[in-house]
Amino acid sequence: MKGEPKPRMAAASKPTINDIARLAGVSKKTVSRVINQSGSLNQDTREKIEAVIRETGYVPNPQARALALGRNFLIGLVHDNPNAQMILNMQQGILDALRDTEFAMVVQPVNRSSPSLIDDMREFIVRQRLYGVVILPPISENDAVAQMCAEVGCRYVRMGSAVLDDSAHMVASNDRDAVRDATRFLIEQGHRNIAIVTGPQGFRSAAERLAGFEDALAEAKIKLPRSHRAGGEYTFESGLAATEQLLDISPRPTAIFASNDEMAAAVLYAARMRGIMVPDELSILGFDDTPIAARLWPPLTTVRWPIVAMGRSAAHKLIASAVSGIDLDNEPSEFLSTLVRRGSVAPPKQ
Amino acid sequence: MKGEPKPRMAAASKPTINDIARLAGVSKKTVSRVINQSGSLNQDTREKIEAVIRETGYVPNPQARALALGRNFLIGLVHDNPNAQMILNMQQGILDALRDTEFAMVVQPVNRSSPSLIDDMREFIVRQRLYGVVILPPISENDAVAQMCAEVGCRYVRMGSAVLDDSAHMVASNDRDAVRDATRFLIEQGHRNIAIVTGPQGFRSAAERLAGFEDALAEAKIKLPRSHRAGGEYTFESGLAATEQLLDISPRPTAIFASNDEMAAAVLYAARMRGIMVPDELSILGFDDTPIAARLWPPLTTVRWPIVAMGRSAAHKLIASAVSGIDLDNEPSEFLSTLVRRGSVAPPKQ
DNA sequence: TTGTATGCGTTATCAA
DNA sequence: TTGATAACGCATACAA
Repeated sequence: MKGEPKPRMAAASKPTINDIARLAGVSKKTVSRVINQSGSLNQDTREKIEAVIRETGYVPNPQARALALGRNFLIGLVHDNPNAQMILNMQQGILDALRDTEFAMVVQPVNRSSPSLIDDMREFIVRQRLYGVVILPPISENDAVAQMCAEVGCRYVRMGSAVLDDSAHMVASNDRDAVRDATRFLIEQGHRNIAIVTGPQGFRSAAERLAGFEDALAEAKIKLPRSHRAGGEYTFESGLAATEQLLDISPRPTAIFASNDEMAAAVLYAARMRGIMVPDELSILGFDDTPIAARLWPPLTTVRWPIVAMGRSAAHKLIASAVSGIDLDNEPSEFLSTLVRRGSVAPPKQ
Repeated sequence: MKGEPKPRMAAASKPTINDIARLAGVSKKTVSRVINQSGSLNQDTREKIEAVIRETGYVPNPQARALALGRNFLIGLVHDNPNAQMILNMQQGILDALRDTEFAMVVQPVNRSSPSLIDDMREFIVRQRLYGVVILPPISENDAVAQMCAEVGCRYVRMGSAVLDDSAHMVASNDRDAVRDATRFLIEQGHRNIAIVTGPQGFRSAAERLAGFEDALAEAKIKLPRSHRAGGEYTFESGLAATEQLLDISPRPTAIFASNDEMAAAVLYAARMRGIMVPDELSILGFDDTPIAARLWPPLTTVRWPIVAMGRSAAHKLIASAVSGIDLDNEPSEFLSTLVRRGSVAPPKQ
């Protein structure tokens, strides 16, 4: 019954583990061992097999492994809506980490306000048998999501603007510190009448950025009247509306911190519509350093966070157990943001 | 510490086809038939099985199907670099089409100038056993890529700025017509001294947009001196450099068409640096209608192409054979772009 | 150190 | 119209 499998090695069809075993004159299991670098095996046989693998260009079939292991070599990226550039940078970071591994990245947008959010995510994870998942804010701020991941046995890393989980499950920027520093810069430039366009309710990042802003003002003993806080939703349109309120204040603020660049662009736009000179009559500070920041006139002073590096680190945390060469101890959980000084901030001119 | 953590399956480990078969009192194959809506089977047994499936919340394991079918239910998105918003909109369109199907989307960036581009893509497709792949420009313009897909038996749809393939394998915008119309608008406004910042060599879209520009000028018997064509690379920086050349021309052009918004933003930026008023002294026309276009001051008049719809259509073409409810005859291959008139174009003021 | 037999969840081939 | 049974490619107890 030793019916030799027909050498139907059409150039198109990839070789299987059986082909390798046959060519190397060993059993499948032995080949499996060198693939998984597991178990102890003779140096000669290993080299022999490795040679055959190189020659044939054999690559293990991920689907078969997935079936056998009950787990896929897929990393999921779950996001809601945040800005396009952030998601794409995140993708780039993740893919950086996945390069030259057998992992691939699947992207899944979800609706954070849907009552079935948790179920949708579970469905996605379980169905695709994800190896791990990277969760972007604001969904990452939801502890129930993290718990669900743990329950279904899926690795996860949350990305956020503050440390919400232990180091193995978190990559965080420190928005509060970053905004504090940036606001200090505003104050150093001589501004005392400073307003803020906040981010949406329920976004941790919005709260962190507001807190950092308040920190700096409190340090300098500058009061923050209720009128100087206008609520935005991280969108251009909401930034426009918020700015209208702020520019009606008398005396008009000499500087506005917008909690993200999208809204900072709106502040600039609104100022232009009113003929207000930037930065002479109004300084503007943003957050994110999206591409738009450098393309506006004047270019935007803003806070840059290392999102690509964070994405890379997140993926590393997820796949470390399956890929050699990743030193988890060197994989940070906290990332520092930096102030990028451009033209939109200057001392106030009275 | 590289021990494989055991997949601690959630308490409610998902039912398999065997469970369904047992509960319904039929064979696996019969269950398989209702899942795949294939073959002819008794109405009663079908309903019986469907009821069991509903009750148990059974979902077929995609990995097992992938193994058995030799093909995964994954749609790949292959892109090089184009702008972030375009890729993300494309993703959105594809995911729209994939919603409520068993398909997922995996994203793969590649390097178009790598000598191993074809091999890299083949590796990706074959390894993941992709069901189909959406290829973005400029890679999509490479016929060898399409041929490789056909060779490995992977469905593909190319996205591009002109029809390069048959309707089943192509979603195309019509950049030439769109730019011709947009340039006509410039001419109608009274401009005769018009310059262009072109896109990179070898990009079909760049050639198409230039051709449309030339069409309109020729119609109006306006000459296009060599000096009025500055070469860009679709990047902000290249746009800056190109604009410097153009603004040195005497008499200075009263209008500039930039082959994408990124470079149009650069034209505006360069004009501001020189204190040139837009649109009074210089009209600017862009292409893409990326978010930045509406956020600049003045907001950019530009050409919008329906990229989300194109992504949706591309995915539909790929999965039509596996998903019911897609009418391929209604799935267009050519998409019309429209001119979005905003503030950056006005009649020239002498 | 290596091999055998079996399972993973599904589809495909035949026969009933 | 249905059902045994054999793939699909790999991993893992358990032997040898």
